[in-house]
This record gives sequence, structure tokens and C-alpha cells, in this order.
Amino acid sequence: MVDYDGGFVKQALEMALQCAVETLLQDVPDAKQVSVKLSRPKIKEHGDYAANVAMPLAAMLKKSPRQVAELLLQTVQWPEQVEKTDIAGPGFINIILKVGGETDILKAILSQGVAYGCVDNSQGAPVNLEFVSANPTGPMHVGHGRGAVVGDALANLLNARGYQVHKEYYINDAGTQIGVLANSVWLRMQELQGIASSFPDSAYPGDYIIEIAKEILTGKDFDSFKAMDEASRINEIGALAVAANMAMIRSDLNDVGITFDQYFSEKTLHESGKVEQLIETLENDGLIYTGTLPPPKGKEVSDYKPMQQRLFRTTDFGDDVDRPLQKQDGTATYFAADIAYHDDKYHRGFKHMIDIWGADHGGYIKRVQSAMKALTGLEKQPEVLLVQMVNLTRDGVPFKMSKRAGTFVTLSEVVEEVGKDAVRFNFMTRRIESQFDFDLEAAKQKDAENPVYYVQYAHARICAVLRKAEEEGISLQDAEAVNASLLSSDEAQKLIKMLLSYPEMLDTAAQRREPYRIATYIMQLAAAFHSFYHHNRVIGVEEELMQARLLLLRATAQVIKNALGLLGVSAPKAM
RNA sequence: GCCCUCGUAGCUCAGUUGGAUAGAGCGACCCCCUCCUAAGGGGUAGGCCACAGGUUCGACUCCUGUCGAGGGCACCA
Repeated sequence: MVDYDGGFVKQALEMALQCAVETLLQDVPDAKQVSVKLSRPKIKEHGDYAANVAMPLAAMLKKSPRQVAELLLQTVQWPEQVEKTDIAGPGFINIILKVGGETDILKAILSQGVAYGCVDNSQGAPVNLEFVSANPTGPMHVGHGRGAVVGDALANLLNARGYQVHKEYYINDAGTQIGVLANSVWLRMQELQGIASSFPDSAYPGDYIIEIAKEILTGKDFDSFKAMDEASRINEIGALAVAANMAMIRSDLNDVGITFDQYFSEKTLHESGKVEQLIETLENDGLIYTGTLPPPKGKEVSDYKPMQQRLFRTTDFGDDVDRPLQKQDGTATYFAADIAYHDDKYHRGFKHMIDIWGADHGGYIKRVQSAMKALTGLEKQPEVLLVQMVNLTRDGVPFKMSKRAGTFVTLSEVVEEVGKDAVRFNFMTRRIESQFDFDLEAAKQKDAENPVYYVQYAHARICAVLRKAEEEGISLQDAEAVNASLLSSDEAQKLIKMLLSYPEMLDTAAQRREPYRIATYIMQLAAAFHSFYHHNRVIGVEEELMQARLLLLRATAQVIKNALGLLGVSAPKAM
């Protein structure tokens, strides 16, 4: 048991078995490639690792799986860590490692501290991770919060596993929505000046619009706006309103502990001519033509009119239909700006991009990837992770959110009610592919239904024991001096195995972009600890055993803290 | 009509990317604090893994179809 450095033993075992497999297959004429993959059996009796290679080999060698397993065991040259092996069930090879490595692993956790589970990323591949990117037309709602929390945890996870992550927020500060925003604010500004005006349905109704209007009026005289022509007034107010909303969004994000390395403005892409340049480039490459798109199917489009458009041949690169880059009035579409944006990322040196989007943007993936393939030749870039919707309920009753009707629940409201840790942890407990039912009342409760308390409590409990030890004048022995082989109880062994599997879990989570695995892991780890705690008294037992158990607790606290840290959740010393 | 995601215990969800007896929490029922934090531990009950085929030594996992839920389908973002 020395694979606390992240799967070292597992690799050695796999290589050893692989050699044996190849030796066996030497004489087989039509042998197919068989690669050895070890798994960790769920059941203790099945050993530390299990191999299933004997089964697929059986047919090729025309022998039973158990016979094949025996041949393999005769051939294989195991590394020294292997204690013994078994053939079990239909033909599994179960590998049992030498015990007695407990001290090594616990010592390693303590000496590595926050670095336990991490690999060096100083030479790591740069990854551009774009997430949240909520429109700057209003505050963030809880749905945005899920993407924000997942994105931030993924950034931490990838950084921990060898990548260099650049966190980016794309500000959609161009287009008609900003016009609507500006107009809404202008109406409120007039209202505040006592000028009665009708408030159309198309305007944003939220109270925050009034706040923005007030803020603008304290900074600048109303008459100066009145004196402007329509276009420059809307432009100016739009810019001020976007700035105000972005300040609010950044503050909301800050409340959940999220910051970005870069905020990228869509507007600057238009202003700098990058969008135009992109269209020109595509034009020169013959990737644009004039054509007419068919009407959308299955969707009511009352104002559909066939029209000639400049279309990008994305179908040549895997898309379903060619996409317009310019609107009827000649201005660039959102899509045009978006591929200019991703192209810009590419030219900033990011060959690898990950975007986290809401599920309502699922239909958008193919066209962006197709466009990027056309522009850069990269396949499947950006890598898009879709986060499913958050369904809000209050005491089980569905709660419809609408920015238009002003009935949405903001992220900051929820954070204020529930707390940052609970919001972050709860959002991390499910796969992003599953829709999230978020009950506003349940999330407020500080009881067992809130898993965050279960895991934080585990950490606090350990700290309490360590405090108690200090109070009683017990000095913690140096890890080197501790005889950790005394940790032989079932609960202790289970806990050690959990600690040992942490780097492996992180690696899987990073490779599969599934930070929720961290949350699942912490819950299992906390359960293993609580069980240990209940069955194994620490303070008051015989000195040598007590020191061993204290060491185990210290290592457990460290891993809980590390894992929670990746999720952006605190590990309280007392609760 | 087409595309994407999902369907596992009464409820909310895991299931290590095809392995051995499908696991937690909540809810139900029953135990455990003279003892380091009971925000905890132990146990019982609860399953045709939506359904039907297929692939193979083996399928909750992969493929096809059906049913059901959510999202999306030009000139918005």
C-alpha cells in the first residue's frame, strides 16, 4: 500500500499483468489486443484490486476463464507490494496487497498537507474555462448559481490535477437586449423626474432597474441625458446599466466565493473590428455564401419570411444547417460574435477550451464546434458541459421564475438565507446531467437533510477530539514514531482505504470533468469517519494505540479539508 | 418532424466509464449518550434498474425501438 502518490501501485500491477497477458497470447494466431484494467472491488473479501482479463482471454485461448487465470498467475512477475492473489468467481484475479503501509500513507498525507491528492501543474496544459456568463441585464438567479458553483469547482479540480486553468466570464454587453435594458432604465429615470410615461411589456420590470436609474441620476444630470439624441442616450445609459449590473453580478459571485481571471466583453469584439475581420477571413476562404434558410420545423414562427442571408457553411464541418452571420440589417449575429470570441481564445494560446452552458443552449454546441473546426481545425472545441435546469420549489410547490415578471429568486437572496457553504455543497451533490430540484425551505433547514452539515460535522468532530487531547496534555507524536499498524479495526481499515483512494478519485473526476464526484466522495469519507469514531475510542485508550488513532484522525481531517476546499466549502473547526 | 439530456427503493440521488450479493440520505419501524460534539452510530422493511428486443463469458451500464419527463430547432442572446 504505497500508492498514496496517485495510482502508482495500480499502474505497476497493470503492467505486470499486461506482460503476462502478452506472453500468453504470443502463440495465438488471431490474438486481439487485450488491455489490462484493474478495478477496486466493492467487497473487502475480493481484495485490494481485481482483474477481469481472464474472461475475454478465455475464448481466444479456448480455455475456461479460471484456467486462464491460473496460467496468468504462473506467468506473472508481481511487484513486491503484492501479498497474495486469488482466483474467484467466474475467473476474477483478486490481488491483496501487503498490509503495514498504513504509516506511510498517513505520514504522506500529513507531510503533503493541502497538496495531498494534487499533482504539480506548473508545466500543465493551459485550459480556458468559461462559465456563468450570465447576461448583464439583471441579477443572477439560482439557476446561474449552479453553473457558477460547478464551474468554479471544476477549475479548482483541474488546477489540482495538472492543468493551468484560466477562468473567464463572457459579458454579452451587445445586442438588442442591452437596448431593452437601456430603454427600461431611461423610462425609470423619467419616472423619477416626475415625467409620467407608460411602461411597456417589453421593458424589464424589476426593482433593480429603478435602483440603477437612481444611481445614474446621482452621477449625472438628468437634463444632459435629455439633451442627447436617442441613439447616443441609449448607448450611454446602456453602458452605465451594464456596468451597474456587472458590479452587482460580481458582488453576488463574490458572496459565493467565486472570482474570475478575466471578464471578456462582447462589445469590444465589435468595436475592435474582430467580428468583421472574422467574416472577411471566412469570406476569403470561401466558407460564406448567400442563400435562404428553410423555416424552422415544429416551432411556431409567426413572422417567418424567406430571405437571402450570408451563410456560414458549418454543415461542411458537422453542423445540421448553415448559420447566418449577419442579420437583415447587416449587423453581426450573436453567433458571429461568439465564434470571434472563441477564435480570440484560440489566438490567446488556448488550444483547449471548456464552456459551461445552461441546458437551454444545448442546440448551440454543434454550430460552435463546427465553426471552430473550420477556423482552427480543432476537433470538439470548445468542450461544452451542459448544466441542467434548476427547478425551484417552495415546500414542494413549483415556483416559476421569470425575469420578465420580476418573480425570480436571486442567487444572493438564497445565499443570504441558506449560507454559502450549503449552496455550494448542495449544487455539487448531483451530476450536472440531472435536473436539480431546489427547495427553498428545505435548503434553509440546518438538519440531516442538508448533507453539508454531515460532512462539516465530521471535520468539526475531529477538531474537537484534537482539542480535547491538547487539554489533557497529550502531545501528538511525530508520524514517523507512530505504529499505525495498530489500526486494525474494520472501521479504521475502511477509513484508511477511503483516504488512499482520494488521489485516484480526483484523477477520475478531473478526466471526466465531474467535480460532483468530490462531493460524493466526501460524504462517503465522512460516513467512514463517523462509523470509526463511534466504534473506536481515541482518547483514553492505551498510549500507542491512541497515537495511532490520533494520526488517523489528523490525516482524515486533512483530506476532508482538502476536498471541501476544492468545492469552495469551508471546514469549520467547531460547530 | 428532427436534435440534446434524463428515467434506479415511497421521495431525492449514487453506482469508479461492461464485472462478483445494485448502494446512501430522507420518510417508516426498532435499538444506542454515567463515554472524545446524538448535526452522530447500529439494525429491519422497502427493487422486474421505465418497457421490449439485441450485442457477449457477463448489461443498471453499450446498440435499436417504444413509452414518459425536461430542454432546443432562421433573422434573439
